[in-house]
Formats: sequence, C-alpha cells, structure tokens
Amino acid sequence: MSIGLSEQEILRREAMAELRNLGINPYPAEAFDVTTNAKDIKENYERDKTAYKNIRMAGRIMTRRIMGSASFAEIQDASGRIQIYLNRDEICPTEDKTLYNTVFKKLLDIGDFIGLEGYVFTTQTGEISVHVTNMTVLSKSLKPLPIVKRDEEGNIYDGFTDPELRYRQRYVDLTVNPEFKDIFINRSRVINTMRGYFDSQGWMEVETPILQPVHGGAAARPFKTHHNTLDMPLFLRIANELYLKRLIVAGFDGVYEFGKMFRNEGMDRTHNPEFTSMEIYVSYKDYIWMMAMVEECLEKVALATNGSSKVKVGEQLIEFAGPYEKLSMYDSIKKYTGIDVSEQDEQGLRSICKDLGIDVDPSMGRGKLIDEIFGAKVEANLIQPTYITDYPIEMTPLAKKHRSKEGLVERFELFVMGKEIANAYSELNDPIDQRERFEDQLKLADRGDEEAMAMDEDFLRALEYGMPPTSGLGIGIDRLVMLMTNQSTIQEVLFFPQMRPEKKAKFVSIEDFTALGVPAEWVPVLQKMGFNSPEELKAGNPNKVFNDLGGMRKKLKLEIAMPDKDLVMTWFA
RNA sequence: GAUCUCGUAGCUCAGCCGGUAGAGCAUAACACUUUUAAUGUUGGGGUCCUGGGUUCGAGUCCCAGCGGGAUCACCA
Repeated sequence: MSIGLSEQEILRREAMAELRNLGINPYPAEAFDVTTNAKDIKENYERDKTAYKNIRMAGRIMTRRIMGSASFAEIQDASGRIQIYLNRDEICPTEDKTLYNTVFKKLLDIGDFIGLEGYVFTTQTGEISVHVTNMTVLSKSLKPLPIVKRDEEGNIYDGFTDPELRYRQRYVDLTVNPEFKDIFINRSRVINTMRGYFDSQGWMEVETPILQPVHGGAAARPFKTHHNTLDMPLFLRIANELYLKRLIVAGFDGVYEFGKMFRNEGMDRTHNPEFTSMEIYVSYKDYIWMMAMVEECLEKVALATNGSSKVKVGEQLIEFAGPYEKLSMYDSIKKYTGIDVSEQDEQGLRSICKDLGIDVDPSMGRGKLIDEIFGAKVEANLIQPTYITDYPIEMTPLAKKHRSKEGLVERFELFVMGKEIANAYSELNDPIDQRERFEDQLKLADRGDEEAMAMDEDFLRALEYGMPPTSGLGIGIDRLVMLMTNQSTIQEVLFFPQMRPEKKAKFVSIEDFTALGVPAEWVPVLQKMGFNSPEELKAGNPNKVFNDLGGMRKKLKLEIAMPDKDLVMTWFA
C-alpha cells in the first residue's frame, strides 16, 4: 500500500534500489557481532584506551555532518549515542571511493542501521568518538524519522512532542526521545524488585485464567467475548482474586501474580482499559502483618528505581520507608470534616452528604455513601503514604469481619499523592458469611448498583472445603510506576496505551484500477493525484487526467512509459 | 458523557481585516579532511483533517463529522 509517498520516502526507496544495484543487500541476513556499545565506550575508554583499539558496534545513524572527504555522524544504539568519524581514503583505501562517496554520502540516511569497525579516539574538540575503518549496511530506513535537535546543554529544539504520534508510534517516540526509555526501564525494575522480594520470602508466582466464565473479585464492567468450540460466553478478567484464593485452599502458603486486568470503563490519565495489577495471598497472616510487608516492599522498590527511599513526585518528596501513617476510615472522615459518621444510619449519611454538597443517588447503600464522603473530602489530603483501615462491611464483600469493631471489616487501602495504590484484607474465609455477603451484593444489584459483585458458586464451594486464615493484597502496578517515575499520566508508563483506531486510509487494491486497463505502475500516480477509487477516477475529466499524468511523470521523474491518450480514454469508457 | 482547545511540508510551528501558503530543521545539488543545533550557496517539497454552508473568492468565517489534548463527571 504505497498511497501518497512523500518525496523523501520515494528518494529513500530509490536509494535502497541503488544499494541493491551496487551489490549491497539493504537487509542482510547475517549476524553482526558487536564488542561494545556507546555507553561502554564513553564510560570506560579514558580508563583503558588499549581495550578500544579494535571495536565493533552497531546502531542507527541519527545525525550527519558531511565535510567533503571526511564526515561525522552520530550513532545511536540501545545504550545511547556516540559520534563516529569517517574519512574517505581510510574506508576506501583503493581508487574505488564508492563506499564513501556513494554509499555513505548519498544512499544512507538518518535512521539507517549500520555496523562499524574501528577504534576509539578523542577529537580536537574533546569528544570521544569512533574512527571508522569499515562500515556495513544493516538495515535501510524507508521513512524519515522526526528530527530532534539538541545542543550541548541538552536543550531540545524541534521536539517530537505530539502525544498522539508519540503513543501511536511508540517505536518512533523512543527512537528520537530515548530519555523516555528510562520510564520503561524503571517499570521493569519495579516489577523485578517486587518479584525478587516475594521469591526470597518463598512465595510462588502463578498464572490464573484471563478468560473467566464468571467475572468476580471486583466490581467493574467487563469485556465480554465468546468461545466458539464451547459455544459459551467468556469474560476478560476484572480481577484474579478468587482464583488466587482457590490456590490458597489448594495448599500453597504464598501465591502472587502480576497480570493484566481488563475493565470496560472510562479512560483518562489514570485509567486504561487494560492495566497491570499484582495480587498476593499469604496464608496464616492478617492485614496488620500485610502493612509491614507493603512498607518493606515499597521501600525496596523506591531504592531500586530512585536510589533512595525518598522519591520526588510532582512538587512533593514522598517517603516510602515505613512505618506509614494509619488512620481508620471513620477517623479520617472525622479528621477532615469534623463529622463522626460511625453511628450514622443510611438516612443520616444522606443528609450529611447533602450538607457537604456531595451528589448521591437512591441506589447507594450505607457503605457506598461513606465511600462518597471519603472520596470527596479525605482522599486528596493523603499525600504521604497513608493506610486507611477498617472499612464499613457493606463496601467490602470479600474481607473478614473486624476482630473487635462491629460493622467493620479488616481492610486497608494505601494512599499516596491522593490516589489509592494498594488494597488489602484479612481475607474472608467463612463460607457461610461469604454466601451472605454475596447475597447482600445481589440485593444492591437489584437496587441498581451496577458494580455489585456476582455470586461465584465454585468459589463458595472452595471455601466450604476450607481456606486457612489469609491476608491478601492488590497493587496497581501502573500507578505505582507513575509514582516511582514521577509521571502524571498512565499513558506515559504504558508502551502502547489504548487509543481510538487511526482513521482508516481508503484502501483500494491495485487490481481495482488495473481492471479498468490502467497499467499497474501508473496506479500509485493516480492515487497520488487524489483518485482513491475507480469511481473517483471515472468522475474526472479524461483530458485533464491525461495531461496531469504527464505532469506527474515529469514532477516525480518517473522512468515509466507514458500511456497513450487512446488508452487513457478507455479508462473512462 | 460535558466544556474548552488544537489539526497547515517528513518534524516543530507561523499565517493579520477572507484575496490560491511561509520559516527553521530534514531533504536534493555543489563546495569543504576534526565537525558537533557544522557552515556557505542554490533548489524541490502542501488534498491547509474530512464533508457541507456563506462568499465573486475560504487555511482563515459558520455547521457537522473524525482524530488529539486539557479540565470536569464517571471509576472499590
């Protein structure tokens, strides 16, 4: 599909063909072994110059400065950029100067991958560079990369900044804005640090179904799909909690899973339809124990990503070393509104919401109303890591009743920068109580609460066989990575955030035109002239089309035979 | 879902009261053996997001659509 190639794209295709004519494969199959990379050279050359007298490296050409028979260029590999120096008579020691004059100066472009042999030296201006003695074309780039200019102070001049293009073409973004790679490197560190910590405790990483017949474990609208062979509906998981608990029933004493969850809900800078969560369940523990574990874990994550337990996020310096402040749900509301909601019934809560200017609707039960007050008045104040504990039972159908406080459950959520990043319970393992909680959820659903949880009979059966006392935790990995990398949008921590589909280019096959008698080599020309379908062509003026074909042939310097006028007229018959 | 805002060359952006489009980088040609936002000279490159409307005339004004961004709402 080569509709509307730009001038530069056409030139690059011609350069690619010319390379082939010279016997140079623009996409060679052979491996190109390297001995070093840009970062290694810059960091270690000064210390051990003898080690860099004969090196091999490979990467993309990112800038070129050609000065007659000598040239400088910058090569970018996975580790960074380094300047290279080429001298015509050194890379072409014989009379044949093709490799330099033609291949390097004419046929290579910014974005092409090349392999280099040479030695490291320091230029007169003091820049560590690679003096090239041999050069191999490794891959031709047919589309021009956006050019991002940087000066010595690192100021950026023509930045590639359009978020739409950056997210849709992340491969371009990370090529020309390599500093954004650090976010993803740190994302990997976050996950690996947590995994290493859990493994060192003896807990096991597991995988549970993503396609689920009942979407349980959380309250959210799911994505629905269909299995053909079984002829049954399936849902992409909104949570994996109930499966991990089944594994605790099965006799594992610590299981965890990093995985994608899918929720068919709104998108904004903290929500993507698919997101990564980590859930962990450890038997014979409770939520008090879990708080200490989270503190230890997050401190390790902060150290791994920022080199310190203190992380700068926006204008704040967040301290991830524990212990974190602990505040019960009721106390937090009292602290920030002065109102004691602990003894209020549903009616009392409704009037409090009204006084505070919080919108409510009739489907909301007592727990939901308290959550609304909390969300409106408390959440935004929780900047440093803070545990909110002991939630009303109505909000939390999977948590165990509080050991001493009537009407509450043993649950905490961890808030940082006003956002929830973790949620943990002493898990409910009483199968009779669990069934009643599910039934209460069904009543809420009858009142119109779309988020109420569904009954899962198989999960209840598992609990009836017996689950040991267990503490469970879920952490939103994307939001944690946002904190650890100081990013304010979820798109920046996802390689490929969800986007609306690109406007589909009107795709018409060459055959649609050749069926009219148009020679295949002229089809792209017609398309460039704006005729995207045979219908559009037929609506055109035959004489004008014939004249314009000649014009385009000249303009694009096409070396293809001009169709004669009688042939053109038959296209409109 | 609501409001505001943006969509012009490969990239970043100008474009006045409505008169058939400009710059820098990139690209092409020439020159140049240590440059580094290389430089100098000369060129080429545009469906001004799409479709309607007003007008003698629309990149510009109006309407609708598509796509992006921001804010808000929703979101255990």
